[in-house]
Amino acid sequence: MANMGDWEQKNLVEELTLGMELAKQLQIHLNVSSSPMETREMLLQGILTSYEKALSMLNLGSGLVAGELHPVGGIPIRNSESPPSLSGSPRSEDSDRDTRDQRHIDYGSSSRKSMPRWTKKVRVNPGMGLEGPLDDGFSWRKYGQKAILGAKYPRGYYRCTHRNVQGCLATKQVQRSDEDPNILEITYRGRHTCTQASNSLPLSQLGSENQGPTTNITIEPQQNQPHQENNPHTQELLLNFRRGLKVITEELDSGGQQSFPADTFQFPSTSTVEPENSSLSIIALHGNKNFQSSESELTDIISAAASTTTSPTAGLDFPFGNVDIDPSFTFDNSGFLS
DNA sequence: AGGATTTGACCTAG
DNA sequence: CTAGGTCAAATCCT
Repeated sequence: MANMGDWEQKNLVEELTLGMELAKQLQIHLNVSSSPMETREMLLQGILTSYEKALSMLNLGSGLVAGELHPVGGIPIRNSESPPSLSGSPRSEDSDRDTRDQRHIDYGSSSRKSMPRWTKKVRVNPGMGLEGPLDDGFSWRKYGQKAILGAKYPRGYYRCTHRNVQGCLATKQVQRSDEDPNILEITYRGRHTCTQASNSLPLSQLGSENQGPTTNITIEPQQNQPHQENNPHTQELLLNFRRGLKVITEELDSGGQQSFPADTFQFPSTSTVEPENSSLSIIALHGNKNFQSSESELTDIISAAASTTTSPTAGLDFPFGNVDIDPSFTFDNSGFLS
């Protein structure tokens, strides 16, 4: 759910809107005795079709979630991962000092890539020591590094430490941005299936404010990546929620009604789909601290927490090591609901 | 000693 | 054929 693309969410909204329109028309026709039965049936059919499509979208978008939640033995719930997608892909430019990392989900169909894949940009602060590993809650083991054509910096290849033991196939690629060396492009591929996935999230970062340098994360939906069944991003969200986050949603602009305590919040929730003018407020409880943030913030928080664990900076010649969550990040609904 | 990283060779998709 | 991705032996680190 969390990761449908914006466009996907848009489609969903459109589909639902269409269904509503058709329902209205049907209502009108029902009040008009002279209205032909066929028309009514057509409208009804249209409504059903619309809902089917909408549900289909939700399922695809959240299917992953359902799977992730599988409590069975330890399925990883969050993932984090990976370097910039293909070498040349133009990365968005907001990589400026301001923030942000971008996440980009790519569910390309190509073979190696049958696996869900998404990219995020993480800004690291220079001057903070090399030690601070980017911690995304997972243990990564570097298995290769390669110079990429046209890129100034080499790309590091990491795989889940538990690959052998638990068969976790998650991998990630970390590459420093050409334009801004302070930005790391992390591409995650595959999702974690290791048990660690559900335990290692550095939630501490969430609750505590300002712990040093900041990392800005921007999620960048990849074009044409309709649904992903195993969206790592979703895993992150789920994991975080599992770790005690409380979520309260409320419709701000539209006369809010859907607010519910986190306790009852269900991840694969489809009810969170909201119109663009609405937003979610999320309260994360960590120890005694709680903070409130917008929906988008949650996403960022989560994604931020998903940075790298085992200092990926090694081997990449990073003059810095600490990455922090930028307290001022924001992110859009698409990442959350979809 | 055992695990992680480095790095050149090898594999493979495009 | 090339560039990206992975393997695995050598090396490093704890």
